[in-house]
Amino acid sequence: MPNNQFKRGELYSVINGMATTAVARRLQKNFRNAGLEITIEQWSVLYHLWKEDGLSQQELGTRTFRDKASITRLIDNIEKLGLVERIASKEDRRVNLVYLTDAAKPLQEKTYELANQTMNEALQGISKEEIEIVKNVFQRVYENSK
Amino acid sequence: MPNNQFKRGELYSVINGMATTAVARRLQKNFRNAGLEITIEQWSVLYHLWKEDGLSQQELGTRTFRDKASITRLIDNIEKLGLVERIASKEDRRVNLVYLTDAAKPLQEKTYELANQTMNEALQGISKEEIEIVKNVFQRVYENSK
DNA sequence: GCTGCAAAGTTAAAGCGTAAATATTTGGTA
DNA sequence: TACCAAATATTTACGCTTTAACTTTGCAGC
Repeated sequence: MPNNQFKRGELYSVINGMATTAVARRLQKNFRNAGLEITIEQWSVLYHLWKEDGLSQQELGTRTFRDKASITRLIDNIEKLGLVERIASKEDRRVNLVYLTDAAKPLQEKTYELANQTMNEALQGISKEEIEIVKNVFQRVYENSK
Repeated sequence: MPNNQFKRGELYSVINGMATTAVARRLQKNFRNAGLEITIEQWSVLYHLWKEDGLSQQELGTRTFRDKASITRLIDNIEKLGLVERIASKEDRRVNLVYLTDAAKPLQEKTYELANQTMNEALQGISKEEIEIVKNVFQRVYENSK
């Protein structure tokens, strides 16, 4: 096995992302246990809208690393829940701007709290230095692979 | 924001696992460009069968971090491709043992090669020490969250 | 004003993940 | 032997992702 920086046995878990999968599952479970009927994918869209409301679907796709078709479906479902609404842009009629409704407001604090709690549990015993290294490596892997 | 080991702005990309997602997408693309008509999920099952043939579906689920229902359908699809077959266990009639067919053999070397190449590209410029730290952190996050 | 191309969004099909319900088989226990 | 709980696998329903094809709209160049 010449010229490899890693052993084959390590391949799978890296690609699978089992750790991030486990965290995501845990967060989903915590949402459900708290009576929140949203998926973490839907939450990731709301998360960006809470930071900046009225983004286009295209922009939401960029910020959440998603395909535009995937965003279409996600917005469909979030709209059915009554948490956002599409409003056609007046500048460019191809564009839908996505706005939070009043019904979405109460979710913000609660979901932030659950997400923080979930991440604190996940990162228990891990130092700030280690987290910095992981973030840095992730960023470079992403750049190498995108 | 008391008692948090991370800032909220960092939350999303960690949970989303954008780096591992990008690697997986890249590997899928490399498979397709090489004319391989299998998904990376199917490949992850084959990967474990190449290491040890004749595993039960239950065991495959454990090794690939998958739900048993998910395994059922994955095996369905891989079986349709003619790459594996289910054979009922003689010891325990509840159990299906999954065996590779001759058609799966040619895939092994080619997919290993593509996976190695993809990972080498993804990990370009990242040191062995950093990889060790990331693996170690992943393991602990997984233990904390499972 | 056309023409042609690019961008934003939608739709359909296929694959995967998860949860809940179900069937079958097994093994232990009264 | 009869019963009951656990284990293995399947099925169904719902949600997400990706690909490809398509529609509508905007724009640049002639």
